[in-house]
Amino acid sequence: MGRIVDERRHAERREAILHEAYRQFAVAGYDRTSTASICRGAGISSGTFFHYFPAKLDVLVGILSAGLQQTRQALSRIETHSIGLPAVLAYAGGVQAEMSDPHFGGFVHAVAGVELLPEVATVLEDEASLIRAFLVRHLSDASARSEIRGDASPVHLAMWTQWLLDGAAQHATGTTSPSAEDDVVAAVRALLSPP
Amino acid sequence: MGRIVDERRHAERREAILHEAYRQFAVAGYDRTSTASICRGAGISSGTFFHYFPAKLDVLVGILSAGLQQTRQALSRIETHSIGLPAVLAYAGGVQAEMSDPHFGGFVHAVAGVELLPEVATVLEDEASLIRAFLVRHLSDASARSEIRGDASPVHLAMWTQWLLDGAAQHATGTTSPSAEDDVVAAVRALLSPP
DNA sequence: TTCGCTCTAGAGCGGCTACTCTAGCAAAAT
DNA sequence: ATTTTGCTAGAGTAGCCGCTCTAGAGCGAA
Repeated sequence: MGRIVDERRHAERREAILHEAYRQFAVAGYDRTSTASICRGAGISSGTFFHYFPAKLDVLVGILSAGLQQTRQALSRIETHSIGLPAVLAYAGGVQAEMSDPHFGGFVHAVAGVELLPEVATVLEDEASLIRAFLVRHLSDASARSEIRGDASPVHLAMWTQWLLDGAAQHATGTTSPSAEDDVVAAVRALLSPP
Repeated sequence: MGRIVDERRHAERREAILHEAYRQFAVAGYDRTSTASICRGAGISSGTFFHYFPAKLDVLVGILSAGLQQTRQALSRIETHSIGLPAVLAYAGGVQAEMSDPHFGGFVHAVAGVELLPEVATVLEDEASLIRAFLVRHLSDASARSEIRGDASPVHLAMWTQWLLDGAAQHATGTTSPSAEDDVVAAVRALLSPP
């Protein structure tokens, strides 16, 4: 009996669907993107689409889960060579780098529109709390060694940093102007720098 | 000939539809809210709904236009008694106050999901540039009198402030904890305070 | 009253959507 | 060679959606 025919091909197809869906969600939003349109863009039939994903929502969840895993890796990679303020700024730099993707801003908006669906909310909360823990950990460290302002608690500063980064992500346009390359990092530094 | 039968009643009905739509958009998002559901919630028929608004999208635009006008009034009211940093912080306080509305955060998400529809984008850009101009004006003033940090241009600081406020708005939950009352103001103050 | 108009209700409709079903093909296992 | 199974295509379907249409009630003007 023919079990898993070609694992490589399977993974590639799956990823192709995810990628095309990402693009279209970013351009038109989740609800306004039809499964038929994703199929057209990916050059497959609806039969194939629903063979790889049981429902449209699972495609979005798949994209977000991949993003979560990527974030996890990025944070642990940062922690192998940085702690305290440099670690926080390194993460901010990573967000800034993501923003140069021309579809990033659109996708952020698309996700915001369906953030209250439980399956979406779960993944996003996981990612948010992961980042939050990272920030609190390193801001506490930074505070202890007086790298940052001491007139606000690390928990507050972590929250404010997340606000700033989320707001910046929402405004991402994908235009990589040379001076804007470190705007986000500069903003975070300004927010955290001691008075 | 019977022209406008009852202007009061007309305005009240219209506002009732807007209010119910605002509530439902905040809870379920724009695309996932049906006109039938709005009608049910407002206690009217679809005939009435489409008598007051030519299309569903016009309800959203109506809500956003009302918000734009409200923002305009708020900003000019602030400018009658404040300039410079106090004016900026007064605006931040206004945003913080808005966030106590239990539906505010949900509505922000709902709008983000359809921000790329041209009619929506127009209103939002109008509001964003209005706020931007206000911030640049008063941050320039504040910078001149050394109320704020001088290591970043007023234009940059205005952008960062908008990022911060937008990010905060996105995280609004409607819970009015006493200590969170001035968190947004504190964050803006931290961002702008001289190093 | 009798027009003329606004406002309201609600049945109805065309169109689109997510998803299903069936049939066939390719290839691995027997 | 035959069977089994993964994979793919694409027609088909039930249901929902935004919106229209019609009929009439309410009200002001002549």
